[in-house]
Amino acid sequence: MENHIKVSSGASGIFNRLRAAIMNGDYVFNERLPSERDLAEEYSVARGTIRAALEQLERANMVRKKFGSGTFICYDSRFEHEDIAEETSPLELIETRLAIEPHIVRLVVSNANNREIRNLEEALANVLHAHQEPNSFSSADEAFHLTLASCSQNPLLIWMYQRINDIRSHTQWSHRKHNILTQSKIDDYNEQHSALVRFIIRRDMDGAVNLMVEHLHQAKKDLLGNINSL
Amino acid sequence: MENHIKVSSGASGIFNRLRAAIMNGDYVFNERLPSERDLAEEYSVARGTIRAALEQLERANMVRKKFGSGTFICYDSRFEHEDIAEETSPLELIETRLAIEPHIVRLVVSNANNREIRNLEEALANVLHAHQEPNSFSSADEAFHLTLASCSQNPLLIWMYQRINDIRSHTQWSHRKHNILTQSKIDDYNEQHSALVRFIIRRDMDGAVNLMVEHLHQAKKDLLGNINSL
DNA sequence: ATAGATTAGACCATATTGGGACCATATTAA
DNA sequence: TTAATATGGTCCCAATATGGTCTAATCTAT
Repeated sequence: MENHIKVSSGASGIFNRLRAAIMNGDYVFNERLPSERDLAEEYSVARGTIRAALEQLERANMVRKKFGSGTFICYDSRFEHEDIAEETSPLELIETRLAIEPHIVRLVVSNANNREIRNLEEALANVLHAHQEPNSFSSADEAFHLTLASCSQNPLLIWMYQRINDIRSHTQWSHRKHNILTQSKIDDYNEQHSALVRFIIRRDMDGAVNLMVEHLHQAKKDLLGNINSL
Repeated sequence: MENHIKVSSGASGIFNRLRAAIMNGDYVFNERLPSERDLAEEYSVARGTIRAALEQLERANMVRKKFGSGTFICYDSRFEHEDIAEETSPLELIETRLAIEPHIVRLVVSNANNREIRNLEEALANVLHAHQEPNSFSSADEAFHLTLASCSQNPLLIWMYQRINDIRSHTQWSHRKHNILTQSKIDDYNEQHSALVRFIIRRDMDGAVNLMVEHLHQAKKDLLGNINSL
């Protein structure tokens, strides 16, 4: 009517305003909201309307209610990432790869067909061929592991590994690559790449999984050694 | 037809303007639109014209009407450019969780401090308390597993689990929940949740990891059984 | 002139809201 | 420990808001 500012009415409007306040940081993690009666007075609506809005917030996992105690924020603005690549350290990246790549290997050993095996062999040939120069090796290594993920035939896992590669290729620590990727390290990694493909072709589940774990553990150790040596 | 330059007149014009507003984010997911009478006044048009436009929006699956309540947005801009949620099957989602959650448990057993243990216990209390109703259990279950991920203190893993929860809460297969989440299943899952937290508090790495694997394998089995029974 | 679209208004069925009361639980003060 | 207070959970009823439906008049393009 007279007010031209767009404010949704009813419980849905209260929900939006409270959600905005929470995401804006007006209320922080684990803080208690004003009581339902106080909120009703503050927003000039009935308590039932406030309760309906709080139930929406609860369904959105932004608050939780405690009988007899109050309503508490369980939305952590610290997890609101603007750019995940900026906030991820090399160690955390390796740790995440350690979570998903061994399982990818399991799926590949179980499910890969001949066509995918050929793709994997081609990616292996590329990464073996790129052993001369850290940058080209790093690029071929990313492609090899992504090909491995593709062989899982799981679009969500593939998508997640694409995000991992996005972060891997981020410039944040690319300058460290030259400290880590010495010629002997590249040769070590490539021996593991070759062995991994052999295990997969033989459908040796335990061998392949253990090798991937070892591969990533070595990358982690190399990274830590490099950090400590700085 | 009527005018070759201005295609936005009449009901289809209102439809276009409302659709643009929704896709522009002026109205967000689950928000209630102004009432038909208010929209009629806002656009200086009769209520019947607004109703015709809203019927087009409903056919386009952008809004849904609720008798006596209002017209609500059911267009989620979060998935506007994210086809990953659309092309991920429930089975592939479980498979991905099977990849990352056991490792999350490893990190939590290794690194969780007392404050995080308390958060986990609260999330456990919530999911135990929400055992009555499939929807609230499902929501509390998502929050519990996300809390677990947050205890890993790895922003990338947390971010990835948030993406998993985005897909879990996607409406694609939410109607199956009621077929799967029987009372006894919920109780089974919650016993595993309780046992998992106990293992974590005791810092029993193998127990916790094996339980998580078992937990997800059961969810996978339940899902497969449900699909086969359809 | 005709057919379709739009307008304007009235009424119905349902859902939400307002406002209050009381209960069950948790926290705090004595 | 006990009593008082604060808080969320539940129920009630009347008032209001909302979408659903219908009718008749008016406008518009062909």
